[in-house]
Amino acid sequence: MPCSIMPELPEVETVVRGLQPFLSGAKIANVSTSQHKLRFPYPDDFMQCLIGFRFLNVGRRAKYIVADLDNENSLIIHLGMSGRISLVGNGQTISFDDYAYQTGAMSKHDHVTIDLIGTGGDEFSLIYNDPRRFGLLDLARTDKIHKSRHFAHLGPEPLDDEFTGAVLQSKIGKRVTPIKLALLNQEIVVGLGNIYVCEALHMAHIHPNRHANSLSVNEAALLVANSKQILRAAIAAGGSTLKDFAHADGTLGGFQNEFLAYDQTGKPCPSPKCKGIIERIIQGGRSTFFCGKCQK
DNA sequence: CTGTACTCCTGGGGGC
DNA sequence: TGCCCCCAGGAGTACA
Repeated sequence: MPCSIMPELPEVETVVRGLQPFLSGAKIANVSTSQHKLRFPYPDDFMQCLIGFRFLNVGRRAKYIVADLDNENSLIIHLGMSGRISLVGNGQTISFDDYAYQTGAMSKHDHVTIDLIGTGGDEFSLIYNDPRRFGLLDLARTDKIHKSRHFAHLGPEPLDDEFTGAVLQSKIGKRVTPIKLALLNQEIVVGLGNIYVCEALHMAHIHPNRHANSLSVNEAALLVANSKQILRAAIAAGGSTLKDFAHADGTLGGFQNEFLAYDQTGKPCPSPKCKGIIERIIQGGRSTFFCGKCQK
């Protein structure tokens, strides 16, 4: 399947919302893993902490999926660059929140299978698939998860009301690194990835190469407001975008057609009245897309 | 402490 | 058709 989700905050949030009704209350009957290592080794007691217990609820922190269990542990899942989660029952993929990308057939990059019994007695499996294996599954004590090795250093959630321009500026401090790289740094703010950083900077008309600490109070506030706006729009569109991924021909969903700058090299800048052209540069070894005319 | 370069992987696409 | 090279959502680590 040529389709892909882009696991930044909106995509993870969409997966979480889709999993929630299926996983809540479901009992884990069995767990199996492939021979391949993911980014992080499974904990020694991975199986013992999962099998026989029930999921309580599913949530999100940064780009991590957090599924709380009824044994005071939480299952932590990160999709990395290419991780996918599917639910399969009776050999058929269950379309959860319209997110379905393949049939129930096993594929070679399936790494973790969690067999479940739903509250209605129905049997199904959660399958973690990840070709590049940059993702991870781990466990943490639910009440100490914010201090766990994965979460301890994380910055504020971008959609929290407490995340303001002033907070962004205080997290940036004296850093002179390009604002693009500062926004990708999960210690400053979580959830933003390469796509939404490009989109937010374009919307705020801020040049990606600006020193992070050079933003004015107003610019920081605008950047925060626009980040929230693009993330909320992407979450709202997430379902319909992902829905299209179920198409057998692999047609991509609609959201990438709405990108202002990301992957739009050579195209006219979509800003009103702007006659600029979207350019591509490399920052921190990764592509940045922007308009040099309206992003200052 | 900051900033950067590199690393882990597979697969798709373009050029020749 | 088949190489070969470049590129791709993330983020930890090492090093100047």
